[in-house]
Amino acid sequence: MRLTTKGRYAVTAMLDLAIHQDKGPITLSDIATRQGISLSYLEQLFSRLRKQELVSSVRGPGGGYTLARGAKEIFVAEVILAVDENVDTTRCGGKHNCQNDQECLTHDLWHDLSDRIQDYLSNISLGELMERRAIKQVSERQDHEPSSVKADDLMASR
Amino acid sequence: MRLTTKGRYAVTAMLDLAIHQDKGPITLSDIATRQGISLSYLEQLFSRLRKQELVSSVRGPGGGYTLARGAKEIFVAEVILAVDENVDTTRCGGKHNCQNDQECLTHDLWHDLSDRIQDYLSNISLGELMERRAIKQVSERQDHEPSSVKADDLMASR
DNA sequence: GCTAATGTTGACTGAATTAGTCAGGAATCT
DNA sequence: AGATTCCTGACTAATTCAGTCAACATTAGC
Repeated sequence: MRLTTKGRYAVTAMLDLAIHQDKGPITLSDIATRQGISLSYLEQLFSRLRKQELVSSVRGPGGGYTLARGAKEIFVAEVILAVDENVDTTRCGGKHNCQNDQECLTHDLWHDLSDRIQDYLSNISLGELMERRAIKQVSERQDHEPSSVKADDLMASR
Repeated sequence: MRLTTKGRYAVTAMLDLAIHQDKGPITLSDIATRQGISLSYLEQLFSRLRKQELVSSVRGPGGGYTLARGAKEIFVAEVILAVDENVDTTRCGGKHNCQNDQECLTHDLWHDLSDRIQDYLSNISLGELMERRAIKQVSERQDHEPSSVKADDLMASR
């Protein structure tokens, strides 16, 4: 399980799709201009998203992409795994004959962690992310004053 | 917050260190041979881990690295952030003047998710990962029969 | 049927990152 | 002094990222 800019582009694009799909099929050019992602790069990403049956496409004028399922049935982990080709991360690959015990010890530990991250992301749906956004907007409206505390603060404090 | 092979190497190496540190300072060559990571690459990684004060070093013969704190006080997120230089992931950077609303909408959504992942990894310590390993080993010993169900199965089903 | 709009595919490319090499130097133990 | 180890920086090949470009397929509307 990797978490790269490529996966972020894919999740961002899927969220854009989830938000706007009530207006019928959404073209990639729309997403490209809204999200500042190049059209051709989106084409690459959506080619994979389509093969994993996360989106479905409609050709011709008025066409575009829609989510293949409801936003609440599409999970972040699926989107990321669809675009990140799964280079096998373990040095010992699938073979369990590195029985030297010490050899595979921490590989295994990392593996546990990787599974946990994947489990975590497998339980966050696009729909849930959208709802959180809605809640956040309401609470910000209630605050009324332009807060100087930005959402970025956590990330910046590295 | 990114999750790349680089971060995985760092976490793996730190886990190796946590497991073996009762034997005094551990050399990078030990970790290199045990984990199959090149020595020089480890040197790069540990240079950063040291600057972030996650490990401390002892020079000279018998020297090596030890954890700067207890294994339970070092969290996975710290290790990953130490080696991944924090390229700012947002296209609009820090500027909030893309007030076009639509523009920054999903950027913000992604940001929420990214924060949540970081929170999650900020609560998993090296010590906890080691404990889990111990628990797992005990339960496997109790099973006694060589199970054909491997830990990798979740990852493989992508 | 023609044309324009859109998806589909594949080949190609520059830039960045990853992963590693190499060489030298500094500290410390025996 | 000599061996061991950390420490640093310059360098490099391979891979991935992000994007370009071109050609083609499908469909809606005229």
